Amino acid sequence: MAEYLGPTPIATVTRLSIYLRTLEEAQSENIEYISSMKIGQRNGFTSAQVRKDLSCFGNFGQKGKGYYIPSLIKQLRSILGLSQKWNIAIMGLGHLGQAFVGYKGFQKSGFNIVAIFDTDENKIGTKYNGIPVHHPDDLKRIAKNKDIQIAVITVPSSVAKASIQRVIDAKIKGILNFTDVRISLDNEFVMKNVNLVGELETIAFYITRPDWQCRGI
Amino acid sequence: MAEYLGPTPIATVTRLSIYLRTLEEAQSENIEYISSMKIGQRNGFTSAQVRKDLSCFGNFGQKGKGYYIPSLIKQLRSILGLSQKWNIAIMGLGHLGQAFVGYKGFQKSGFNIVAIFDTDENKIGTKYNGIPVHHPDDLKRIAKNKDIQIAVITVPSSVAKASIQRVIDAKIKGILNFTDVRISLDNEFVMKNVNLVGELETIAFYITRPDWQCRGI
DNA sequence: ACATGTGAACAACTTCACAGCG
DNA sequence: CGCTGTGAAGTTGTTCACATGT
Repeated sequence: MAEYLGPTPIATVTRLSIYLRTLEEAQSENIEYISSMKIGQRNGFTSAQVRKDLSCFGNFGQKGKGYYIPSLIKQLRSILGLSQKWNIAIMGLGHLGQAFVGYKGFQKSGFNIVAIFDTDENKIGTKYNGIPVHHPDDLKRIAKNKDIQIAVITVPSSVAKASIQRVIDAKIKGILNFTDVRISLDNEFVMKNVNLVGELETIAFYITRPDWQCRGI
Repeated sequence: MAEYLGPTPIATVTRLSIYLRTLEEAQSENIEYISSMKIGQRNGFTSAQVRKDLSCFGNFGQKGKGYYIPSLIKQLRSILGLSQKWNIAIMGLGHLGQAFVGYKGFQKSGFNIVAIFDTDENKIGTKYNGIPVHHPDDLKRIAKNKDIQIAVITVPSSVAKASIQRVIDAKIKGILNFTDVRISLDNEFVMKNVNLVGELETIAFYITRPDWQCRGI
């Protein structure tokens, strides 16, 4: 029943990721079946929420038993697009870019960093962690060559707009943006913004106001 | 009119951060007044959204003119809790921890990294970027000494639970968690989870399904 | 005329509650 | 009986539209 059932809330997709991680954890504990209740409990969601989310994509459960973990993992990986490999470019080899390149957690989910772009003449032509560093001018060519589908923007804010524009020109469809520059894009592109200062500010807000109800954080 | 007006949606708080950045940008362009429409346009929100968000905290605008930027910046900084300094601990000096310590963007908003905790014997007792590295066993003492209010969890997932527990024991109220471990806490604590793999998975989902409506990303 | 602030209308998301099935 | 899948109900969040004030 994996037909189109209307737009999926972004929140659902985010939770799907979380469920997948929970299932992998449960699997490593040699559990075979898991109920929506258990999945919810491990993450602080209601069981109905879990069932509704999963039901957007099919009937994966067995009544009276729960979800068969190996099969649901396979399904979720397929839904999230993880049955294929993803080639990623890092724009900007500052500290954050370096953290990305060094982080081992991506490969497990099929995300491979295949190219780094930076304007620093001393870095261009060298490799960082085995990944070649290029000048941003070469993005278009290399993106095509290496079939890059996602770009991670970790350049300084001052040059972020230009960097994002290059990514768009290179027809890279997915963008994970760590700068505080925000632009609206054509529908064919998918951009997610992660704002680290903003995260801290949100925390600061809720700490300074313990009286304030803190909903859905 | 900064009384309690019911729970503030987390989304509103997140947008407040964004507005603040927009205002600072506008200020650097020597603009004096800005309308809700302009603030919205720069970020892809409706003008009504901007007004509603701001109206949760007071009547800051002038009818017919818009918002006086210097004053609104001051108000937003106060609302977000940025009139005070925040002392931050980094738990885990891996790549991501190093990226945090090296990132200059925090100080501007009053966030100061004052201590690093790591179990690596070679790092303990040294300084990284001028910040001392301690053993996690010392967290409680140092948190009290240095008045640490927020901890950033950048340890490997395998030790994340223990690391978060130490933070809680040290009565550090704000937690920014970059691991994929999720736990529910007492109300007095504020935890935000940032899952980098999850962000990429969400992007992968929407790229693989261009037919799918992509709402609110 | 212009732009805010806000009740009312609308849309989206979550939870409830139960039918249905193993 | 237990647990899924799902319409219906309830809740939360967003947009509309206009009264109000400059």
